[in-house]
Amino acid sequence: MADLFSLAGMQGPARQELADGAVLLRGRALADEESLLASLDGIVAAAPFRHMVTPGGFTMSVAMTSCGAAGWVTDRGGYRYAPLDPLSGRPWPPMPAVFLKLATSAAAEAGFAGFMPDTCLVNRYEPGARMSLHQDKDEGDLGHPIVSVSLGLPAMFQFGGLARNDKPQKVPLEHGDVVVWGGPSRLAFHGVLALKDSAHPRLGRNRINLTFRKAL
DNA sequence: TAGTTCCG
DNA sequence: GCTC
Repeated sequence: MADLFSLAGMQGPARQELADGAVLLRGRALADEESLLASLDGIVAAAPFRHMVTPGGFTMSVAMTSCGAAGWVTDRGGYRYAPLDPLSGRPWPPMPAVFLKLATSAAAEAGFAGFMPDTCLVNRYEPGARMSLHQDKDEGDLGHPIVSVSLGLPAMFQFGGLARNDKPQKVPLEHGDVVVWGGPSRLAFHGVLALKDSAHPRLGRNRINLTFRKAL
């Protein structure tokens, strides 16, 4: 019987080192696909996707929501983690068990045993949406890694160095891929090129990215 | 600069 | 890809 990788049409290594402390685990989330998507529906029902505004006044093309003890938010006042959803004034939905299990196990595989995220930022990319090169540096303790799960439409991830001017490598990410970075790569610049228009059999014209962090 | 727009 |  064909394994999950064959069924998904994967080729090439299941594990790829992107940099010192940065690992791509291809297809790592496939086994939990339906549980993840069911949990995602519950999160979005309680805390809908919204397009937030950067401190510079630009509306982001990526729509976001969060779950866990805090959620990443941006407005004209800046970037921060907020314990309450500004849209509802209520706490963010709790972190689903399947989210936590995937994040902790993928982190351990990548060399970050003991990672215990307290937030998951959920990013929704529609065709044309993108994320310019940036660093994740709003977390209280940068000793913890980042775990990034890709679902739905494929995207071109950019993974750069510690300086904005470092030329990023282009990494194609597909449904089920997980990228983990921490340690010497924790402050690596990264981004996503504009999403190409196509359709995914399960998620339609959407890419969903789950980004796990220890924020507090 | 987690942003958009324009030029070659 | 470079620019701000």
